[in-house]
Amino acid sequence: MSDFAQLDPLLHSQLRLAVMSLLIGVDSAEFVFIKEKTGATAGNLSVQLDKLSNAGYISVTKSFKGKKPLTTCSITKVGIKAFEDYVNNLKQYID
Amino acid sequence: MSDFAQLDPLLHSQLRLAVMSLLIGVDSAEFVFIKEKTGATAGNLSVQLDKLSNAGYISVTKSFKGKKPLTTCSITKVGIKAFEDYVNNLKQYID
DNA sequence: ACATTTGGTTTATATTATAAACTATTTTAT
DNA sequence: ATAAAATAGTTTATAATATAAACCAAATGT
Repeated sequence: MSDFAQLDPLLHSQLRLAVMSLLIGVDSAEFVFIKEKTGATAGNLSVQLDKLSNAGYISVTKSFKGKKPLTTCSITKVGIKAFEDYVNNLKQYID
Repeated sequence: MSDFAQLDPLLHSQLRLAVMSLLIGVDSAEFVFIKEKTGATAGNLSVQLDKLSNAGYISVTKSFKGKKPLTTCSITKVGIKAFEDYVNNLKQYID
């Protein structure tokens, strides 16, 4: 058996980790805000948000801000747990 | 500009990170030892050691232990620096 | 009315990670 | 002595991933 715990591959991705890192500190965040903070392209962000959403790590709601589409994301309890586990496992590697 | 520093893609890989994490704590380590500690398959480990070696993050020397081939690895100064930078950048995401 | 911007999604491609298959040699069993 | 199995890896094929380019629809600016 290995000394190193398996790192959740869904979180061990720069962009998805940045998204989770952002969301864990706020109530919710808009697509455009996340895009700016992470420096991601819209396409890449869209794909990664889908993956996090499909895993149940974040919830994504689509509405309108005035007449423009608005995608709002927030981390779920499952997501918080997964993030915490990931961080704990990661510490094994970097401490 | 993004809030999140770019994570060295060479280190942001579970197996390569485990290898570096191992090597940073020892003088040198043998292929088989690294394989056991990381739980990697020989093939995968071989490939990843090559990548770390090509980047100058580790040095790999091939010799013999008795009559059997022996591959010994150790982290370089460049590797230590890269690892430390990686860890510092990563903390931005997880703290 | 036409071009541009905004807010995304879909799709194609390049990169990566990983295991399977292979090589060469050595050790063990018969 | 020789066949079988284990050791110590490397090479190659494939599956998964990340990423940007291309696209779409609606709104806004000129």
